[in-house]
Amino acid sequence: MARNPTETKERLLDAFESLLDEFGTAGATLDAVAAKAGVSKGGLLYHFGSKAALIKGSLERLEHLVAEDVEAMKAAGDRLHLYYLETSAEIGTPLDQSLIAAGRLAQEHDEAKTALRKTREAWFDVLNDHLGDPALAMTIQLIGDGMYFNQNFGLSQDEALGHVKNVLARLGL
Amino acid sequence: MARNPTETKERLLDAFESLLDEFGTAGATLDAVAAKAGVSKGGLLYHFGSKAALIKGSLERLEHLVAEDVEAMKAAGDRLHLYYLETSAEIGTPLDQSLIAAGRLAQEHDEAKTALRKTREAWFDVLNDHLGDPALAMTIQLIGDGMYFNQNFGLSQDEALGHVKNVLARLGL
DNA sequence: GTCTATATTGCGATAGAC
DNA sequence: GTCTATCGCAATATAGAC
Repeated sequence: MARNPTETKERLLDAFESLLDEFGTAGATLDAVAAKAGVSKGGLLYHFGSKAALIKGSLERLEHLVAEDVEAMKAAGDRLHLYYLETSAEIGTPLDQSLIAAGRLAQEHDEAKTALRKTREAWFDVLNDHLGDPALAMTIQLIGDGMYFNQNFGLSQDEALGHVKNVLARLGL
Repeated sequence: MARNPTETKERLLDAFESLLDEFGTAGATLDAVAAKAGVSKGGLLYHFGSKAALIKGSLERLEHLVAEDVEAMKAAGDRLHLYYLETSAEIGTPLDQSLIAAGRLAQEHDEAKTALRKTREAWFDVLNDHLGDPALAMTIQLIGDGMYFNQNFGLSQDEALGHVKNVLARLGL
């Protein structure tokens, strides 16, 4: 198993975030993270010297994933806002997992709140540039936030996207 | 100070929820709740025999507040959907505090997830009855969820409501 | 780079005095 | 109805072997 150090660090971050998603901050203990990643607690603490370092690592990875997502949005051209909403409802992608993990952490850690705020600002800027209409951009972002929120609590999202697209069509979108 | 038992229980629930809102689940320890409510840990455990009982008490109180809010929505008549959005952005009310507390708890406790789901269903039913348009009702609810989500992470909500009302006006609302 | 102890702290909960 | 004292346990983190 994995002697590559950066590969082990990624595995530890994956384990941390997936425990955060499933059990919340109380479930993401160092013991549980190490076990899930298949290393000992000592092994974990070699790569991340403290729990704070683990949190920092997760938030930094989120920042990279968001930057990539912003590029993907821009590549969607005319469908940019639709791409945004479709991916807001998505579950199981690396970005989604990091984002939910950050949401869990945000209830206790200001760095996570800040990371979430920066993420939202980046998305708003792209939406607003594309639509040229701040009211519409903010409304669409709030709808995306709403879908993220519901998914966060395990609520079904199947009908939501269709309903939203229906309403957007009435607005000429 | 307060010899009335139900008054003390209310004060304990207030303390629990406000600690949950400010510091998350990790900050809402029995010690901290008791100190904030001005009683000893033993005193707290007389009223709520366990942490689970404290959680249950908070979720039951939420249920009552939501039932009251649904009545207030109905009383708003034509402005029902606007009333819903205005109160979604509100902070500091008892309902708001209970709702955020439930959001914190939901990351770790399924009872809280269930309570949140029931709350959303109640609101959707009222919105849908009023608008007679499920797509619109769900979209408006998602916008409300989005505002709740942002407020949850301390993000400014000042412009949001104005932008949303602007877009709703374009839809004849 | 990964492991097994172990020190230390703080949590939820119980027992029993007042 | 409220208190103090204390037990048992789990969490973060350190020390040092391999």
